[in-house]
Amino acid sequence: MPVYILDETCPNHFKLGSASKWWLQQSLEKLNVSLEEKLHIQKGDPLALLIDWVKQHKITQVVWNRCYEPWQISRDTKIKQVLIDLGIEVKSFNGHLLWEPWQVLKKDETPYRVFTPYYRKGCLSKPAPRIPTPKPDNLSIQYVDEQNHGLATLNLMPSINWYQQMAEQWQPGEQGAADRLAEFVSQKVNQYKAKRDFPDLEATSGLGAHLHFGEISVHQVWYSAIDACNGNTEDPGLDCFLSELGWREFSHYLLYHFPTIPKENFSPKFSHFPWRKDDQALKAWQQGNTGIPMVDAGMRQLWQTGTMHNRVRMLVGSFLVKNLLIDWRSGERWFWDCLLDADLAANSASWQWVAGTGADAAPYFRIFNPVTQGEKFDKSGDYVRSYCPELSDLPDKYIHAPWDAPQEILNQAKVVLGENYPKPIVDLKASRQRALDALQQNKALSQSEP
DNA sequence: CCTGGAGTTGTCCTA
DNA sequence: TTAGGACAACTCCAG
Repeated sequence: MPVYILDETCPNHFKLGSASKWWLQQSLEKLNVSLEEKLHIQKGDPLALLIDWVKQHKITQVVWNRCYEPWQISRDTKIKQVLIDLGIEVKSFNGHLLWEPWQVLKKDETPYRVFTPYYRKGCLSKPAPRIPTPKPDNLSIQYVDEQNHGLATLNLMPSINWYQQMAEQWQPGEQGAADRLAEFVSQKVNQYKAKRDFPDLEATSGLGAHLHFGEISVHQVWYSAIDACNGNTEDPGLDCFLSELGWREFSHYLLYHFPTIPKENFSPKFSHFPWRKDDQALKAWQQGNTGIPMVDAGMRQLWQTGTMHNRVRMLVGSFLVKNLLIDWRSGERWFWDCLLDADLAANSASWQWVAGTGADAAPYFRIFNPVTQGEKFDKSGDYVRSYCPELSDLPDKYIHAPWDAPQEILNQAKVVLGENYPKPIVDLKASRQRALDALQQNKALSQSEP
């Protein structure tokens, strides 16, 4: 009797974002079909619902794959205990991570805080991850009609159809995940290291959301990639891709061992950092109207497609936190709502990384210059042009810094700064200096504290 | 127990 | 034009 429960006891902060809801709707539709339309879907309190079902249907065994978010761990621990007390056999499995977070520790038994030793020494020296097992030949699925309140009762779909472009680009569900993996390992993994940083290429796996929703396991991804390279883990593309899976793992590891990272700075030095409150600037950033083409292209890609290329995520994050001096948590919340692959562990750890507040984080002086980044990683301007069409007639030379273009060039390209494309909301050089000063000051202050 | 090298993702200035 | 160094501070671990 397969069940899906949308947990209504979930604390508000961790409830699904809008984009995630759309994905989940599609995903559950597909899962239901593959289970002969016998998936029981309900919302409510998982503990109460499970007790109900167990009693009504004389169920003797309950099984699930483990969830690793702190609030889920305490919930599931309690459910497990209550069910055991009722005489039920309960089994939980690892379907989500290559290595259990509690099994990877330093010699002194404390958790790693730096990625490379965590991954190379902590993970890779452990026994290899388990090999995926195929679907059982015979599944006998029980279906109890009156219990199935159905997908519609979850109210996942938004009232406005803003997801059209997402629907064209993504295929949620197990088949979509398998297709994407097959395409990636057969055509892209070898070139991954060379091409993954260019946002106008589709050189990344795009598996984030599929992994997050459990439509494919990280074990399948790990071994398919290795198999596609004939087991040659020296292959630079493969090595680079596996280490990215390592970063996914590290995020979950950090969240497990440091459960406050979704809300609090990992590094206490930042606890009194003077973040600026600037709703106008935050809104301009969210809507892709900062006047900085790479930033705007990224933020518009996020809004329109539910995703953003990794290179651009770093750069828009750096811009919000450093050039605008806005608290990383504002960025984290926006990504949480907009990203189809929104994941508490990855989102928290990555925002703290880019802000410099996190584990093994970017040093404070590393401030991305979105113009330089554009010239390096979007040389042709194709990426900017696809999301900022009002700039498309600008020559490559000025596509990343239209404010530097001579008036004549702007006229020819029909770009009127301040009218059909914004003037930059901050001066890049001055705001960079302001960030360096603020961070310098914070360092001095936090050192003088007891 | 101590020490020294290395550590995802950058930028700017100077020689 | 381009390469190298400065920009911190801390974690991890091999020797």
